[in-house]
This record gives sequence, C-alpha cells and structure tokens, in this order.
Amino acid sequence: MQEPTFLILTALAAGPQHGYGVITDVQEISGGRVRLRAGTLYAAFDRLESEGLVAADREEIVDGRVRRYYRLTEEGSTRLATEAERLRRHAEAASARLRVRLAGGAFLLRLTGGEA
Amino acid sequence: MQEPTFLILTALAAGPQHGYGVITDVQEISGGRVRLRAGTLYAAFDRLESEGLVAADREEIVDGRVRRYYRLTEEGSTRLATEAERLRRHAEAASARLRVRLAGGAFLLRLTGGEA
DNA sequence: GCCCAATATGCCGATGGTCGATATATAAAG
DNA sequence: CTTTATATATCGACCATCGGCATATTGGGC
Repeated sequence: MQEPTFLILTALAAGPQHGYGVITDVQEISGGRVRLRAGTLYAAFDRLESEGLVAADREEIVDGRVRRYYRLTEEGSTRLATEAERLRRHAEAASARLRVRLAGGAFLLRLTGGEA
Repeated sequence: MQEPTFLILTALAAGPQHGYGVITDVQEISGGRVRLRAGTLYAAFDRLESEGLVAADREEIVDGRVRRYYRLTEEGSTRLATEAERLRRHAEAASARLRVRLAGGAFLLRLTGGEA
C-alpha cells in the first residue's frame, strides 16, 4: 500500500469524512508534508470502495455544495491496523540498522541479534 | 519513497551488500512479507546511484559468480533516517486514530488534541 | 545421469497508483 | 472583479514496481 492510500484510510479512521476534508486532514496528519491531489483521492475512493476497505456513508449539502462522506469498513480498519504495524516495524528496522552503522558495521548487528 | 526502495536502503544501512544479499536481507527484515524482484532491485540500484543515495563499493568473485557490492552514501543514510521517522509518525497517527474509533468517534479526537 | 533449488546479475514489457492539469460551481475576501 | 477556499470529478502522462525471461555455476535429491 502506498503512502497516499495509507493516509486516506488514516484520515477516515477516526470517523466518516468527505473528500475535501480528507485532503485537509492528510495535510494535517503528515505535518504539511503530504498534499493529496484530487485526482489521487477520488481514484482511490473508487478503488478502495471496490476493495471493500471504505464505503459511501451519507451526503450533506453545505452552502450549496455537496459533501459526500466516506467511512472505513471493518475490513478497512483491520487493514489499516496491519499496515500501521508494518510501517512501525520497517521504521524500527531502519533505525536499528542505522545505529549499527554508526556503531561500526555489521559485526555488531550479528552480535546484538539484529538479524539472523 | 516506496516500500521496496526503503527496504533496499535499510538493507544497506548496516554495511555494504551485494544484490542477491539485499534480496535475502529484505525478505528477512520484513519478516518474509516482502520478496524483492530482481527487476525491481537492479532498476533501483541504477536510480538510487544516479540520485547519489547509494554507490558501487567493490566486486568479489565467489564460486565463479560475481558479487557486486553497493553501499549507502552519507546522503543515503540521512535520507533513510528521514524516511524512517516519516513512517514512524504515520504509523503512530494511524494507530492513534484507530484508538479514537474504538473509543467512540471524532469527539474524543478533538478533546485529546489528536488534531487541529 | 538428470533435474531442481539456490546463488547471482540483468533486461524488458505490462501494470497501476499517483501526479498535474483541467472543468465546474458557490461564497467570501481583497 | 479577481483570487482564494470549498467541493467534486475526469483524464492523459509518468514511473516505480511486477512478472517473466535469459544466463551461468554449485550442490542436493532421485
């Protein structure tokens, strides 16, 4: 799963949200580093809906503009939790190996059980 | 940066490694969940070398087979550290929002300062 | 003796998620 | 009156990855 997709699911994790709300949420969640494009978002909604990870929730009309809400399905919630754990492990593995690098190479990695 | 690229840099973080070694390392690091394809790896080596994140290190001949080693540059090391921190934050954000979901919705998110 | 798996590098066409641009519409700010 | 923000939606282009193929050696199983 790619970063934008992960962040879309993350934006929906706390509760239903509409397209534009997801875009602003993602910007916020990522500390301004990820700006979701409309093309990415609506394509992702279609794809994720057909995969059963998100579902259309309801529609509102605010100031003459339609708001189409999406929510995370149970499957989407489970999948996001799995992906989050995956990211956490990968981040941990990278940090551990970078520490080994600073400490002086692969010798210490084997010594401390960093691999194998 | 995509997952395979991140894991290639991670594999090189502890010290220089050759192509096939990276493939097995990545499989190990990811707990068997990511199996790097040769096509992905050697294309990535070319790309990452031109970006200055990895560099050709040395060549060995073991059992009549060539081993071409690559190493992480300083820039590659810095970049990997940045990316690892990015993953860690994203994983944390997703987990936090999933906890909010279990606790009962967006109300708690605002209350606890999860966003805004 | 023969085939398969593992080791090892490398190319190439296809796939697919993301990007960037564009379109449409309302409301508020300058 | 134009720009910015809100809001949804489509479409072509890009490019990292995938999957298959090619090539070569060593070692184990049948």
